[in-house]
Amino acid sequence: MEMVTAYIEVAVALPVEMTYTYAVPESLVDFIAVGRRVIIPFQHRRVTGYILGPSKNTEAYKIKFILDVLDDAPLFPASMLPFFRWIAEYYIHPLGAVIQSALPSGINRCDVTEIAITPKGLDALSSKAVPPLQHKILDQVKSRKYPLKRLSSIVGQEICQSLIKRMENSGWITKQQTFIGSPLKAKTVRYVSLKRSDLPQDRFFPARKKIIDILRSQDDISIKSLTAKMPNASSYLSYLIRNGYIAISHKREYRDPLGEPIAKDCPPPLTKEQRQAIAGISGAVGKTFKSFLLAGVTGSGKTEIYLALTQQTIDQGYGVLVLVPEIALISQTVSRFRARFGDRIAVLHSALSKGERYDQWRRILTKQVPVAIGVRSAIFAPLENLKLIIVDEEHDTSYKQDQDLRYHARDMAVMRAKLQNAVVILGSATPSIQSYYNVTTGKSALLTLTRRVEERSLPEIDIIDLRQTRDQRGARRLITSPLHQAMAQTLERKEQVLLFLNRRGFAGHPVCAACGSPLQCKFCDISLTLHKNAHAYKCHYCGFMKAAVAPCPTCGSSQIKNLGFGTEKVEAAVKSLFPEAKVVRMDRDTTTRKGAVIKILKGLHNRSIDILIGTQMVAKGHDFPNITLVGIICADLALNFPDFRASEHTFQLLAQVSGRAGRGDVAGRVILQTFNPNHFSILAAKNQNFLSFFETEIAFRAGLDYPPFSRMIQLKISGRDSKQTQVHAKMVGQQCQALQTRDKSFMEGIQILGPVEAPLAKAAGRYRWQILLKSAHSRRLHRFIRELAAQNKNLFSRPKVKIAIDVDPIFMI
DNA sequence: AGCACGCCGACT
DNA sequence: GTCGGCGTGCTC
Repeated sequence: MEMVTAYIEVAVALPVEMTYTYAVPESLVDFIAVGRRVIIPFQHRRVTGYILGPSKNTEAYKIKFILDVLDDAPLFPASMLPFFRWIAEYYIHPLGAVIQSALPSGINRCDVTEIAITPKGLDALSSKAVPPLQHKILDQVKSRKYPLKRLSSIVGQEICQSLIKRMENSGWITKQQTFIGSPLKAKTVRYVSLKRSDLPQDRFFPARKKIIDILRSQDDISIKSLTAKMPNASSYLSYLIRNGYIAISHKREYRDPLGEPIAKDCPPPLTKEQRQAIAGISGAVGKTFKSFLLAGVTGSGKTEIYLALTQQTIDQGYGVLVLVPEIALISQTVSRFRARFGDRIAVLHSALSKGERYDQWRRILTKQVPVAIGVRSAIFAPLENLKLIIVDEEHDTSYKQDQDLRYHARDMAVMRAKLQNAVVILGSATPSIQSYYNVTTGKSALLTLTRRVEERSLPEIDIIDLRQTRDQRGARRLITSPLHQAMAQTLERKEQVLLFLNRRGFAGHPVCAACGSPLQCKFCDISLTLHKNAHAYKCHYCGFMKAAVAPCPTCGSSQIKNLGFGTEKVEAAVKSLFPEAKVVRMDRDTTTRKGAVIKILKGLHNRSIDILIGTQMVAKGHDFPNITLVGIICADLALNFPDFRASEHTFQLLAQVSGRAGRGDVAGRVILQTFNPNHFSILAAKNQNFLSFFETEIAFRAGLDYPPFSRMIQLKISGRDSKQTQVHAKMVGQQCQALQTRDKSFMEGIQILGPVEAPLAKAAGRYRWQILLKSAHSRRLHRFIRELAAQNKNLFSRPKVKIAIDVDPIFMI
């Protein structure tokens, strides 16, 4: 028996609340370190756990030995543990699950149960009458073993334990535990470079000389491009390596969104405003925690400030973390950082494969790079000596994760900065109400950029009242005559037009002309959208599709009237108005194919596109230097959302799209069509006046006790059975009331709203209910939820009806 | 999460 | 009697 040499505290990579104490055998004691993973026996199986530190609880009555240590180095620096602990507390999520979602996915190992057939089982399958479900299972495993969970999904129903046990007892199958998961290999491109320039004198001289000649002309070359130049090159490489003529190195190849390698750039001269902002921030970097809101109109050069501060910070030997919103294509900000810092940055975005992601993670961890840049989940980048965090476009909702661990990367950035004594910069042309409010309370310092670089003027914005505009026949037009005229003028000047409509498809409200019922998704409680190009009705929520010629499911009539409008309809209208123009649509339907976005961006750059029509995808992240006219087809879509942030989102979206106009050396113009020309968020967008928008909106929030004057936690209750879900939601609601009655400290200051059916009552086959908890006191609200969950474990962990706890919810429908 | 246990109604 | 479905509890 091995000697116990230490006790460690381990968080398990499973949704379990507790952490556990394990003993370390002598053979593994040298490998113990915070942040390394261990394989532990946990009940009936082996799972992955994370070492948190020495255990203080060595009196536990039953302590097992760890089985193995997985990593030769920690996967995160010990300095990140307080951050993980805070996340677990704040978002009410088990610590092990928090660490699991922080680390690159797909690296853990564990036991899974697999089912294998026996000779007796094979015999039964061919000769005996076997009950249908058991027959299905036997038939599936007759040639190979299957994980139990996968069998359930193959046969299309839950396979219960007792059935498996019975089949085991009959001697037909055996159950076995298989240890799965294997270490990820870092994925890199192999390069060769010259080490010696003399030539080997032997009979393969010509071939080897040719390789050396190629290498003489450049620093290094990837093996892929070398074999492109010389197809048989690889067969000569090993000799040259062995004898020290050439060397192999592993490199990542950086490409920009247009598919070309990025050229290195140099810092440009800065404007006075930029220099002032940098001076305001740089004094704090490396010294204290401080939060800044950098509010700068579009084109005012925020990125240049980020770059300069990043340079200063890494020059002092500190790490920098940059967050960018999730967009269709990796953003311009990332390209700029790559251009400035080359391979001194690690990039973490959604298009990376698991291996590539792990590779980037290792580069940060091993301190090969001082800068990490990426989307939401990059907030977990394992930078040890982190002193500067930048959140670009901080208002963007893609920073909020809406499943599993429902975190907000911007809020976590502030907390991570606080815990590490770092500086955090939240940058935006249209700050969130929350962030600007923090400025007014002194939590955050404000820096503003009011001028665009090179004194470019802001676009002029005209509002067209859609209630007043009808054509001669009295019909409403998607493109009103002022917009039509402006488009014609712009095209005449050989400039480009951008049309924005935040809804894809052709028509979003198909209605049966015979019986009047709307065409709805089978799985969700929303209208289908007609997509003419795809000849189908699509559900924008779950992806369900049905043929565009289908009859009304209610009365069978084939008279479907396609009301509503989307980008496809705009495209059709534009093509009939401007048959000569080259029109391209950019939305999720046209950009799913790999390289499609690149093609569109290229078309815009080389001016082979005259008119671009797009959804919010065109509103953010890309510079379109030759677009001088932006047409907003209908500004009201986001306004009608049943969400208290509808005005905020509308203002941000409109201001962002308008900012796309005239970023080159030509002034821009925006035509904004709306049914609500007097709505304050539309007027504020027209005047590009964030402050006036903020003043109006913050008064409204204060009046109704909405954030930032209160905190919210939403319980999202969902299940496949309508009645069951409703009953469950009602029970949770009763328990909320009961807890409030029982504990007087909850009587005041906590509002319980609901349970109510969610505005989107059914989605992807699940019925949805919600309870909204609101309070001015964050601590008390958290304590309430924690007690509610602790006292009602049965309600919170049931397989049929799920409850998700969403702290600071953003998506509330 | 994944599994065992123990309670209930339904059936050969 | 016992099969099979479901709620409950536990994991160092």
